[in-house]
Amino acid sequence: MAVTMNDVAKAAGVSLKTVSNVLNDYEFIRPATKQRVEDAIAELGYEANLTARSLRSGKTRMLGLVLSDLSSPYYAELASRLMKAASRRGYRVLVEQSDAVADVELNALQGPFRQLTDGLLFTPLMIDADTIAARLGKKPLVLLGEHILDPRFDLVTMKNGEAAAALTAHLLASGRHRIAVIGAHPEESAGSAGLRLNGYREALDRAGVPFDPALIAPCEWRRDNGAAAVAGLLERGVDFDAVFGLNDVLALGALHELLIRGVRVPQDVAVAGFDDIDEARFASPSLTTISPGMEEIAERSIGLLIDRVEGVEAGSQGLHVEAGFQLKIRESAP
Amino acid sequence: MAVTMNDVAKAAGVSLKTVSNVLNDYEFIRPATKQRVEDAIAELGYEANLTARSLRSGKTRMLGLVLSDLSSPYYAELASRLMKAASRRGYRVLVEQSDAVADVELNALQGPFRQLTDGLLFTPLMIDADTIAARLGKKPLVLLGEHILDPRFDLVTMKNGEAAAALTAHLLASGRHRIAVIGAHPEESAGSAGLRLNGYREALDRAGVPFDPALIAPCEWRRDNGAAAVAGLLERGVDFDAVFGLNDVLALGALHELLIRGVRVPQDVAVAGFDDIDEARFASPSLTTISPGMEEIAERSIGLLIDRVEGVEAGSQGLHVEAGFQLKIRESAP
DNA sequence: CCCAACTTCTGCAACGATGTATGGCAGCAA
DNA sequence: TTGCTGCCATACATCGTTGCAGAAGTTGGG
Repeated sequence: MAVTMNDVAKAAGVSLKTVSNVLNDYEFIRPATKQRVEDAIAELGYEANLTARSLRSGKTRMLGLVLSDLSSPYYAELASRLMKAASRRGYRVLVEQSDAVADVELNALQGPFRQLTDGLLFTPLMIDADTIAARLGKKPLVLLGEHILDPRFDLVTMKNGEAAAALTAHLLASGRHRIAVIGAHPEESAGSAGLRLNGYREALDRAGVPFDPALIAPCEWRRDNGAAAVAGLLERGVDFDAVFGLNDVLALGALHELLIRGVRVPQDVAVAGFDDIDEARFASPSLTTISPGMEEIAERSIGLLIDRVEGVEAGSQGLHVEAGFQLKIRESAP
Repeated sequence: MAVTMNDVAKAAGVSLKTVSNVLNDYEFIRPATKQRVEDAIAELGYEANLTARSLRSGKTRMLGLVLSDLSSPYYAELASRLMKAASRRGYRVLVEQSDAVADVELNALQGPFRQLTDGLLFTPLMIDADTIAARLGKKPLVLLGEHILDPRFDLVTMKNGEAAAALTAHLLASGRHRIAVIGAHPEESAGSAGLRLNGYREALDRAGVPFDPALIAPCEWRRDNGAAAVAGLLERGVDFDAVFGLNDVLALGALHELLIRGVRVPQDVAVAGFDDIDEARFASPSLTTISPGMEEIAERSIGLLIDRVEGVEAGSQGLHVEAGFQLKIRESAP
């Protein structure tokens, strides 16, 4: 059996509650008593039982993180940073992979997962604001990286549209006018794909370049999809001189397929992505992309969520944070 | 306040304990009673309080996963698979990033992290078997992917040495005799680096090729280290016709640096890695590497750990599982 | 018809911590 | 002395669940 407060209390010759008071920095304790208790704790190697503390206090000091797939580089890096940021403030992060399945997203909002956490960082892909509001309990929720701009919810996100427009403008400025977009998500009720596609269209409009639906390839956001999408465009004989992958792995998949087929990058076709994952810098050719300020997103979202959990910022509702972005011009689209 | 068992009991007109019995599939309950309780549960939307259950039962149904860095592609993919495997058996996985810091590894073995989990999947990098044995509590522990072959501990790993030898043999057979190795860890007390390096040396010995220490570049396992290591070799004028990155990201970093400097791959220098991360297949040129049977590792390690936690396999001690591997020959080292 | 054996259900205590209420004791003013 | 205030420590109840022991109710054999 583990050492309990009771054992410490006996060893120190005080009551159970006095031990609790020492641990919780209660004001009125005689220094001598405090010392005796602390000695007993050290001697017995006592460690507070977190489960019992949770039951009594209703807090777990864990935060939930709901995302589609931890194995995707962007989310892996984000999760890693979020965990480190949480750790600095004394919290842990419990991850739930939704696989972009609506049921799993719903369960994360109300099921046992919710119970285990004091607050939630949530990347909704398949469910919308009203659904979230309907299922949401009383615990704090911060939406992450997506486009649900709803006054009911806190949101930490990146400038998806603006950044996509900047990237598209860069491609246009370099003389590309037939820019294929890979990774559109026409089905999705909430997500970055739509915002980035909007940014693309805005940049086209501003430049007076007509929008051609034939250039838009819908697919999931994995490397093989990117490769398949480019293969499809080439086989359908679609004419394009640039590829905008709505995230980096798509762009890298596309890049690979182009090179295999003897299409020169960037000479024949320029390629650009979005996310600036570590891999982008080391691809050959290195990938032009958008760096979305992930460090800022991680810090701000964890900070905001913990503030909510601890009752700071209780007043303000639906705080919206947009991290800055940077256009990283590299070899694939100079 | 949330709905408790007491509320359900009152609604169903039975005692608290009967509700508990229904939830725990106690044998002797009249079907009618069971039905009433289940109806009440459904009507009130009762959900068991996991914290209270944990306090009472001493189990959390969470497993701990200790690894150096979740943002590295190999670990991200592994963590994702482990979580899915655990989820299928009704467990969650809580991740702790050690950053390869000995203190963090120690704390994971005995600190609060341990309390939150029923068992541990542990990737020791800085601490050895005796240290683990000394600090280990009573909860099950399965070592993961490393070389601590100790009868005291369960271990699920890959054939590091054998696979590295097979890869080296392949490079030798293709006519490369000056094979640089990137990512050696001379400081590390436990880890894959040493085993893979051993495999490399064995293959050299078998082929009668002399071992040249000048070809061994020690560094951490990130892309930029791989690039820097190759740059170092080139600048020191070391003569080599192949690069074996002890993992894929090192090899990809090296590949990038070589291409930038105008070294042709594979014509001038062949490049090979280890892990077969998704990215390897889509690199340009695609990366020759070792596929370590990650699915098998994930399934076996979670399965073994949960069996230990639930008291199955209680007899056998120090079970050692080695997953099979495959040599993936691609463009970078045909 | 009674006792044994089984089935079905219940009450109490416990897991290990914290909040509330309160009991002493010292010091000080009246 | 009495009464008050401020400091320090304690007892008890409580969070929501499950283990243990046992109390009813039911069945069946003799």
